[in-house]
Amino acid sequence: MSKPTFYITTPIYYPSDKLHIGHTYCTVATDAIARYKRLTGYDVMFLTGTDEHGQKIEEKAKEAGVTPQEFVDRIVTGKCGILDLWKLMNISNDRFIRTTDDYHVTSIQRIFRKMYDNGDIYKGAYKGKYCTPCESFWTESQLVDGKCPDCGRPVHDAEEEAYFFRLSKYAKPVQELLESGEFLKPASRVNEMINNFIKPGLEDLCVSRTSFTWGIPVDFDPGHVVYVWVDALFNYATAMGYMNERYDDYARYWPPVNIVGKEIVRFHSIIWPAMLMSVGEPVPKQVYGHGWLVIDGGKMSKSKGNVVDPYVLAEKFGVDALRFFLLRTFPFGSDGNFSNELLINTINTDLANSLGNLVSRTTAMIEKYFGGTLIPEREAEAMDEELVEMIRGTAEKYAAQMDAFQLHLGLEEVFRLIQRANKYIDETAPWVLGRDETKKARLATVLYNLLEALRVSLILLTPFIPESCDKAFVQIGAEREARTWAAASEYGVLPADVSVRKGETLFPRIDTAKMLEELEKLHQTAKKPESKPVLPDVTIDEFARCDMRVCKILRCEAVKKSEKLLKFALDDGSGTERQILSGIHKFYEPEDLVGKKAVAILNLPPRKMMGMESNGMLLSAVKEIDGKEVLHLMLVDDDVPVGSQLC
RNA sequence: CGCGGGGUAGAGCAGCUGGUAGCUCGUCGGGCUCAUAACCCGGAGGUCGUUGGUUCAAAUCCUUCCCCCGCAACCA
Repeated sequence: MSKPTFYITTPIYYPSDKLHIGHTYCTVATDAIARYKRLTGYDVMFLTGTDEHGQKIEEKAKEAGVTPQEFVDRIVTGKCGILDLWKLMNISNDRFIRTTDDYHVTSIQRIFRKMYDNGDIYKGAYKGKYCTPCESFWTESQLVDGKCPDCGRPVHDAEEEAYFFRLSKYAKPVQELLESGEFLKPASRVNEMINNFIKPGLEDLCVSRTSFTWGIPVDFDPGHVVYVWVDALFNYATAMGYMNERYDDYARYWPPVNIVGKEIVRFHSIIWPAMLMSVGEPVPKQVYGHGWLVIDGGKMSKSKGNVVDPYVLAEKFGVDALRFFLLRTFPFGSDGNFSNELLINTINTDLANSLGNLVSRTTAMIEKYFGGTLIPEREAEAMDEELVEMIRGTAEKYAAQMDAFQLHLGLEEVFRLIQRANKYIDETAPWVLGRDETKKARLATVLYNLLEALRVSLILLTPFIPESCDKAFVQIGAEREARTWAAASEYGVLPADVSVRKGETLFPRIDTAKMLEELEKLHQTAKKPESKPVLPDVTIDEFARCDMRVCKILRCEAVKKSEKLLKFALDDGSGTERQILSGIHKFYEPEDLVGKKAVAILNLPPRKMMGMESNGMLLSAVKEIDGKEVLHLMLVDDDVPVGSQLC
């Protein structure tokens, strides 16, 4: 008899930088689901990987002075790279795909070809502006007031050939799919997609580029590379052997459940099913958009200097503790507010005080009163019933939550049982029974019930904290057959004369104040101020081309509906007022600047911002301090005459 | 009026297919001593952002306004 199959994926991550705790969260969650499915008897395929092509990687590699392949290799397979991180986090993926893998490249070319042949990809004109010297194509929105954003030189209308995917053709079936309610979860994301993207009308999607080369070439049209969403999305299929000979698991596992971050829900819920429809393959069973970990209510980002490094946390707290925290604390579908304090708190409350301590006190009593091995005599009482009931019933409730990917609620069920067991100790007061030789059978019953509660809890916790559960199983004397899914809803699985072995403390309690201090110290040292390298030389002539002059600020006001822009009216000495827009509202209030003298570069090409023209740029001194950008407008003394030129 | 999420005890959150509010931490008091200064019980503390409405009944549905956060735009 063959097992039912279950195919689950994480997004493939973009290796332009080291991964942070947010990526870890997503992967750990997917891992827990995969492990849960294996536990409950599925033949599971769990895929993760990396999306390695694209312009950004190309640029980053150039900056680092290496080839794009060398660049991604370092981040993916290098020390403390992505593979290392998943190994550290005990991720049980069955396969790892890199979009630079040969078989993937070949498959994508075939898929592209297939959609071309069936008419869903067509060669069209990518209308835009072309800058001949830069050999660059720009869209209308990228232009700097009609000029090339790179060099500022004029561009001309041009049409470049590019390939388009007939996304518009699939608007209706995709909408129906979304509205079916089963495809995209959580449901709240469905409206977002329909309102934002479907209703305004789906345009055909440009799926090739000629502006960079780090990608999969369109094999029948040299010069074009396949754009990321064809390349990346189909990884889920190519990794199973779709359109290639490398693997032969497609028929067995397709379609998948795609776990994705909310930022890429759009691509996975609209473009992805449309392309699958085009090639005539089944769409995913489900796309699940999880939330983000945020910090102090704000997004985690490099520029805020609040990126959390999973390596540090795993080292400080242990892999299982970190995994547990991530999945226990936050509802999977919505954003969660990460903090070290919350992390420590969760570990102490649930893992140390509730679970770890329960293992500890139970095994300690069995050793103390029975020398480690229970006697087989029993004496049940009515007060045992509630606990026994929970031992039998928790797995079912847990499964209901887990099947809906409500991991935190699944865990809640487990901890209800653990709490009940702790309370049961109070109610039965085994230490009192221990003093009475005639109560040995009763005492053995109480302790056995505790072991059974623990055994069931540990089975259910295995997907989350596998290593710790293995250790704990040994301590409570649960052999392999007592750890199965079937045994998770049964009472009385452990042998009547079970032996325990008290072991090391599973989850040591953490001293919150001390640990927070240590983490803060680590953070400080990691935040070494990096000074920017001096830019390459310019000639004096090039410098002289910049016409910078002292201007007096006549008027200044905030631009409506913009949080950053200020609109300045300046006297530049020419007699005509000059209008400049500057994004410095975060640092200055308009009334503080009126009457001051500032420096502006005047001969930048005019640029429109928020519908208004800016003729030049005010100069500021900018530096990153403690991860925050600090900006000072270049103000000059009042006795410097207006119109003075900088040289 | 660009799109979306959110405003619930001191903090962090759950509840939101309607029936006088729950959880973790903190705090106060009690119990216990098997255990990782843990465990168990109890108390204090909330007019569930604001306005109006639907209903026998609203944190939960509709409406007004205010505030916060993302995205988008923009930030040269």
